[in-house]
Amino acid sequence: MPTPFQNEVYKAIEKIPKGRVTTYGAIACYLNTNAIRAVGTAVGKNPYAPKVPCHRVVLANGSIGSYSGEGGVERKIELLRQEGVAVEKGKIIDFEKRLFDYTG
DNA sequence: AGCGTGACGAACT
DNA sequence: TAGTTCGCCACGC
Repeated sequence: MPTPFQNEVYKAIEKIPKGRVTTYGAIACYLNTNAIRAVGTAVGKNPYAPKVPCHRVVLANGSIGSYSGEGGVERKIELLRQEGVAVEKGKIIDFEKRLFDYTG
């Protein structure tokens, strides 16, 4: 059973549209908290693997970051490409355009 | 109740 | 431009 904080994080991730990505910082901002590290920790535990598209969460600079799932970072890139997100050298192409900032 | 750790971020050198 | 350092909050021991 995850903590309430973790549930908030997972719910925020579920809001990410297909073909888009977001950052840990954006999630923290959306949850109105400065716990960026805590968000990363919560996402890393991700008990709702297929339910929560945690692969759509990347670093603030457009880098892939990491992935605890099967295949690790390589798998994360594969999933993003399957949704139409171009990835090269471990970074998102047109990151600013792909970024979902919970602005609307 | 205190300490260390973590799928990060920004600043500094 | 690249590598390093400190800070942030939540969680487990």
